[in-house]
Amino acid sequence: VSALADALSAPALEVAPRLLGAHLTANGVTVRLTEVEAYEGADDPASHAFRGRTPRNDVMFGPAGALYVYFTYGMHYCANVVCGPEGRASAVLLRAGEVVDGLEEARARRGFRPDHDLARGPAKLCQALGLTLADNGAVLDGDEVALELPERSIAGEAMARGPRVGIREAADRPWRFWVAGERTVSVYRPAKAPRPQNRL
DNA sequence: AAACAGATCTACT
DNA sequence: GTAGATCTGTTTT
Repeated sequence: VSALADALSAPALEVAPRLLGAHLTANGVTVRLTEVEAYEGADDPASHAFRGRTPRNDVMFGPAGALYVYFTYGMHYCANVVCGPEGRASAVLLRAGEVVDGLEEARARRGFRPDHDLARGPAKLCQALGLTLADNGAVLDGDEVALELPERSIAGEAMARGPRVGIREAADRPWRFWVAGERTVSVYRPAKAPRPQNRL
């Protein structure tokens, strides 16, 4: 299969930092990824796949190299790159990016905000790229959505790392990666109040 | 058929 | 920096 699918066949925790600097193209807009988060499957209480396979998270259980898009808060979409290895439902959430092509299109979709805010946040990124549930399961082969890995990985001082945003479970795992000093990186938000005790 | 829950965003101070 | 809207898709009975 393709070199891309091969590179994505590793666990999400390994793939995530390598996606920094990658270019994602969809619907006439290209972003350079500046912030991502790794979600492992059964081992990760914060993952949608933690409680097993359902119609919603089905794509995560499939082969690496597909797009997992989910819907949340009644109005937002967020996109992940499905990783491997086979049989493991791991994925990388695309949290933010810098629009490097299709600026006009992105501005129009986002309502003419400052450019660094066009794709600052997972739902904003999807909106800028025009991604919706219709793109769930799309393969990143270039037909509708294309992913191009960077020639050189972001590494060393250029890469920062910390806890993931907005989750209540496993909030201590430093599985969020971003390009240091980037204005397009979304602001950190701690999770909401802990879950109430289970009822009887 | 009903209840749930939300990997967020915008607005506002 | 913080509050709260928001309302559909998803899951469970």
